[in-house]
Amino acid sequence: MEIPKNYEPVSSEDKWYQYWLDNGFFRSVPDHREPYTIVIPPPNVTGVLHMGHMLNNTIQDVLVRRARMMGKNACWVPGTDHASIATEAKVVAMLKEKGIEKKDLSREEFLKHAWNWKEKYGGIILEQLKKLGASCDWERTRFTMEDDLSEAVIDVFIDLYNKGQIYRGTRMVNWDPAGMTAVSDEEVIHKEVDSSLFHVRYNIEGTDEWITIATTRPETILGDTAICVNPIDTRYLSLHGKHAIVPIANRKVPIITDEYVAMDFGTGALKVTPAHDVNDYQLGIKHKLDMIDVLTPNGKMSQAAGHYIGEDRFDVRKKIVKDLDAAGHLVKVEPYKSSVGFSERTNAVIEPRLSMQWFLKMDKISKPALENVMNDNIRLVPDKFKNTYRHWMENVHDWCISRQLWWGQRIPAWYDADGNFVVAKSEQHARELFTKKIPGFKSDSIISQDEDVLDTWFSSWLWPISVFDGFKDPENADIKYYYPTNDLVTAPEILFFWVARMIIAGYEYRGEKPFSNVYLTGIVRDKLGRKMSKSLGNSPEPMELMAKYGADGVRVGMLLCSPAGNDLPFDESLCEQGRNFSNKIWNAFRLINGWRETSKEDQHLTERNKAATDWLGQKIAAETSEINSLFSKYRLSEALMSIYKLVWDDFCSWYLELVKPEQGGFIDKTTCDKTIAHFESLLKLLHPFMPFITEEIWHHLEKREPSQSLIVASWPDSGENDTATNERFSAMQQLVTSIRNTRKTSNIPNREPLKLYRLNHTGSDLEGFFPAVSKLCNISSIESLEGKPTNMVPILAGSSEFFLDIREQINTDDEILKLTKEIEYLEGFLVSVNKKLQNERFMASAKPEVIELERKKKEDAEEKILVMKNQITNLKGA
RNA sequence: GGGAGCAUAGCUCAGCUGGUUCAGAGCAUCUGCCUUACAAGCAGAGGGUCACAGGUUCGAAUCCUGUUGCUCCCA
Repeated sequence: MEIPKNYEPVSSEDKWYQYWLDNGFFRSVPDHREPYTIVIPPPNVTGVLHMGHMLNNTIQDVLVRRARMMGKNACWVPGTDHASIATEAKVVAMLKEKGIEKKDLSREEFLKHAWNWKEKYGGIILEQLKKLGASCDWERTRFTMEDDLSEAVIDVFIDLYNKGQIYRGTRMVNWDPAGMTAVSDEEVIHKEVDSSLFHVRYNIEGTDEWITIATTRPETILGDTAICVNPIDTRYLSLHGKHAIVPIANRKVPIITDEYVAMDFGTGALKVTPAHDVNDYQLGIKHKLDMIDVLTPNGKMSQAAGHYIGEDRFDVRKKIVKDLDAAGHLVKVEPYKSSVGFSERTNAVIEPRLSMQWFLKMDKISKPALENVMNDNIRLVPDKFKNTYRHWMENVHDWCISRQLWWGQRIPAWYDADGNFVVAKSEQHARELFTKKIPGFKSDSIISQDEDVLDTWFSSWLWPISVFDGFKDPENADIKYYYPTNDLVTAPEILFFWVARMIIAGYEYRGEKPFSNVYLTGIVRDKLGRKMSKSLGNSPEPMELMAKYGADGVRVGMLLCSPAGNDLPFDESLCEQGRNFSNKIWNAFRLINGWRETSKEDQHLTERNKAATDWLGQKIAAETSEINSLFSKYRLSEALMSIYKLVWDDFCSWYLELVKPEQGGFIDKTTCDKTIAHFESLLKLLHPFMPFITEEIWHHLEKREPSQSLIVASWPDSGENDTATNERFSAMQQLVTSIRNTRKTSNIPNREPLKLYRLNHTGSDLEGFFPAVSKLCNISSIESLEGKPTNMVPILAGSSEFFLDIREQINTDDEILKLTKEIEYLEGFLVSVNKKLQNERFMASAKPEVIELERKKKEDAEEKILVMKNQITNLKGA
């Protein structure tokens, strides 16, 4: 069979993914083995794969595949999130394109559209993950809005309510007066807008004094309930404790003091309108001010405003300015640029608005979640996030869990006509509760369910439990076996939104952490450092990337530069590097593959090959142990780099070049077999990172049964570095490198054979490698010399002396210069070492090992200097 | 405004609790090579006052303080 010169990923990837699926290698059911579990951070059900997912899921797959190879029962649970805000916005936009307005639909009709949308687009992202190679147990796929998971959400809400942890309260939301809905912070677009800063003076009660405030929103004056100044502002000291009269409204409001007020902005006096500004709201709570809501939901002046009732807020702004002016309250008007929020969906100016919301108390329930992260019971990787986490958890705010949306779990609260409410799972149960709660409640009274749904995080915080049906059936085999899970891989931006809350839910409902380690990935950015996003259009299309470089290539590209917690400035060239690496592996395979046919049993194992295979064997074992240690610290990019260098440098550039037979020659069977065995170990180490190409080659190397597939092969044994073997090998490498360098600097082409000599009685430990050196450097003969020749280039390899005959008259001066430089360098080194050794305070305070090391350095340097000085004398004698 | 983090080669990053001349890796660059697995390759080379200024120490990229610049989170 003809094997192509370049690796072709496309066909092989689909083939092996299907093969793994067909053989159930991703499937996990509880058994006697140790479990290794990851729950996927559920992506938005109607989303498509972006680079953040690529990174995140590659990391998870690497961890899962390695765990599987280490003999654990690896279970990666996939699934999707209903993402209420994002999905609802998409559905609304889709309907709008069809000419349908959400407000013209009933809740049921709208949800029908939403489910249709979900059926159509939901799951695309999971199919895309398969292309990436994600080895999820697809039979376990869950969705946060499926029946069982929704039921868990409702039950948890009711439970927490009954425990007194959930309450109703007011909160300031971003209100879209056009869409008549609250929108999240993420859906508000802030723009710089030219506006005016109006300076308005208020009369001080009972005097003819005035206080002047500055505002961009004069229409909200009608809702003012205080004037606030900075307590140390000397201009207003005399007014502390007095009252001012709000113009037009003619209402008396207190003059209060707070450090919040910036003295250098405007006049240093702030009008406080708690119902219409977030900061004023905080002041209002702090100073127990009245809250007057002067706007209706559609942005017109309300009854409470008392004036201009029913008129639009922007018309009123113009009118009130005129009226203020006419009444002598307008001091001046300055042009001003202010940041105004616009609704992403309707482009209406967002109004901060007070509204009734549901909250979860966080003070008590979050305690175990803080403790168990601080004591490393749950490890954050990298641990610098512990600080951030602690800061947040110590200042945790109650969680607003209601959303003015339809797509999501509807809040199980029921209201009667008088605004009384009960929390119940069904209408029938609600009626029972009303009957108990309200004396004289009639069985035919009209009650209605809360219109709002729960925050999506209120369902995803249960994810590690609910995917194993831990609410429905708390004692089932799955939850007992898989929970707590091992690793969670997610982005730091949702450390609080999601991770902290899962930990809270874990302790609340299982009395146990949901996972042991949290690996926080970086954010994928473009070359300019901008976060990759759809709207910026700066993100490459993952599917195209994989088509171009292969899934393995892209995986490698992403991981090479993604230390935990640091941002990843993505560049396509990284994938190119990944693809090139694939090709390198592929060609190593082609080379080895060619040997098998022609290897000769009878040919005897050369000293060279034995030394090489021994060296490589211990090298792989030593690197495996290094890689294991890197994995334990979640340093995946470093682990990958170790394998990269092991394969490319050690295996391909050194080992294969060494054992590679001459053209037309044959390799001995022992070396051939050992090479294949070593190559297989490398494939195992590579597999978590590059699952497709490794499985492909694995099956090319030998006809194997499904059960012998690489995906379920066992992870290589680790071992210690064998110092003697390594030193011998690196002396050989030194010799080869020096010869290559000499050729380069003396301009001697590689095709021209050279003679190498060694000083008698040295270099005997390298004898086994002489054939190798001859081959790698095109050396025609290596002979012993009794004395030192004067017309050759001296080379030091380890402690052995060699001489390279480059035939032409060598330039003695150059050689002397080279040696002199080396000696200078070493003498400088020696000086610094001696300084330390002669320093009494160093000798007194440094650790014994350190001192011993310094002595060793001194000896080594002195020995080398001696050898080189001899060489110079020698050259000079020529 | 409050908090956190970062600053090392052209780029992306290692450098653990100060102690090899410690200043390193990969990529990129440059110079030779179409050497019979791979030009998606081979063999070499150059590149850094470890942001800046002080301090602690026998010894600082590493510890401390300040300055500057960037990023993130919360408000």
